[in-house]
Amino acid sequence: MMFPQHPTEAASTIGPGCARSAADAVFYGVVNGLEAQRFVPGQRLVEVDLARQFGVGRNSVREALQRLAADGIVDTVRHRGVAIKSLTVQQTLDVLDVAERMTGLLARSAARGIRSGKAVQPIDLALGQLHTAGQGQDSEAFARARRTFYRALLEASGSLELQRLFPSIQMPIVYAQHRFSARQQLRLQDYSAMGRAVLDGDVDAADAAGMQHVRKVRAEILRHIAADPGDRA
Amino acid sequence: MMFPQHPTEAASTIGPGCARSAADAVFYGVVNGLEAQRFVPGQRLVEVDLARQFGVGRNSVREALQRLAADGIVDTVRHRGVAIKSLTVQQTLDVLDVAERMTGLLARSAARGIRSGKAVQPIDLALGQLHTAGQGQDSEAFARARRTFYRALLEASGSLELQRLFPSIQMPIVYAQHRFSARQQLRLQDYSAMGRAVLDGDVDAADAAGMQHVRKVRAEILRHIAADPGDRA
DNA sequence: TTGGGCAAAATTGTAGGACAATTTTGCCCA
DNA sequence: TGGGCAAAATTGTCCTACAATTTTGCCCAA
Repeated sequence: MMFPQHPTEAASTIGPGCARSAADAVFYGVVNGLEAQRFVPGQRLVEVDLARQFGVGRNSVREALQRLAADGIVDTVRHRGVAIKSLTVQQTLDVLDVAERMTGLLARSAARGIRSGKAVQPIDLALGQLHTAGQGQDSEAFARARRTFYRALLEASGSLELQRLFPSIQMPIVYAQHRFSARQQLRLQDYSAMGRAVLDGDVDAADAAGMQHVRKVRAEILRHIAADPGDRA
Repeated sequence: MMFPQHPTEAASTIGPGCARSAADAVFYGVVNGLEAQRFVPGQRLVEVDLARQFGVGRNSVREALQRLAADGIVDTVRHRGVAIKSLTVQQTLDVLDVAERMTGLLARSAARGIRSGKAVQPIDLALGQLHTAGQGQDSEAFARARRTFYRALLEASGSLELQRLFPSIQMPIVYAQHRFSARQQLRLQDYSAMGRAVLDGDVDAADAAGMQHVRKVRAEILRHIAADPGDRA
């Protein structure tokens, strides 16, 4: 017979632990390394180095790099290899335009999912984690909680297309480039608002809260750029 | 020593016509083959077959398959290989939800691009092609014109993020699965409306037209499904 | 000193062999 | 008919080899 469905694994932010292929090891290694600042935007990735570093063959490295390129994590130039993507200001704004709509859709879909009886608990849990982490100053923990929150929303939405596309929005690059120490409190409010609307099953409010959040992030980044007019085109 | 092998496959209509890597040949070969119905949803792809078919090594085939998987064109199951993705009705609706917002954003961004002096000509040209193709019954030509139209919009938008993400929405799969002979006239109207709004630089109208178009496609597909309650979960 | 230019080194692109792990197939038998 | 098992097919992975291309480093002349 043909093909049974397979649970599409929610891409970028899956942690270690699962039975991973060699290419997966490299893929997630780079993604996580990006978040942990072991890799920074613009950094060049050399195939044999990665192969040695992750203890896999060059084949597997190349497969991973293709996926990273398809996900927009790295840029590829023929015969020149790949480098962690670096965004210009304009590109960053373009990313945020996409993120705004998609986050709205995500929140709406999650709220719709809740109404049709999806699990409430993961979202509740994630909100709790966000609150806890938001009090302290551990931005690592906050980032982790944020990821958990989005994963819970994606799960509640039940939309495989969102689960596939949302992680491939280049927000990780945006965050890697603009590491404003910033305003966890402020973002926490946004997430709370989103979470509440979702848990209430209020699709319109959730949608609005999702978009509103991204708009605030955009404003924050613009301030950040204005304050440090340093760099990119 | 090794003679250059030419792919048995005809030139693709998409993508870079020049300097394609071996992996590109397979990637675009599958994408175009999907549109031309040489591949159909659910069909299994065997690595060595593809390698022979396109005259490339298995390495390159695997690289291409990773990209296809990242783009959601194929499903992968470990040790069982790869098959052209097949969507359930629910998944199709999820795809359309995403497509609705993204198409709106695309049209809005293109209109904004026009206002800031982007090239008008490609869009004008594409609209002309659509009109010509819309008169006849050659659905192949119409599909080609549609692609040209979207490519023109993407170019006008100037958003690299849209250029990256928009093609990875699974609309090709949706169209491959629901080949309603359908209503070119009707879609032509939608595209005309979108095109006009974009060329006028009317961002709100363009946005609305884009979303409206996808909503119509959704309605059409739902009718299609209702008429033929044949299949998928 | 500086710049040009060229050879060497490094790196990517690609093919193909080998073999383990796993799934699929096909056949035999109760 | 159904179960079970061995063979075949297929994927996952590493390796080597070499061509194509870019990068590096050095030498020499202005």
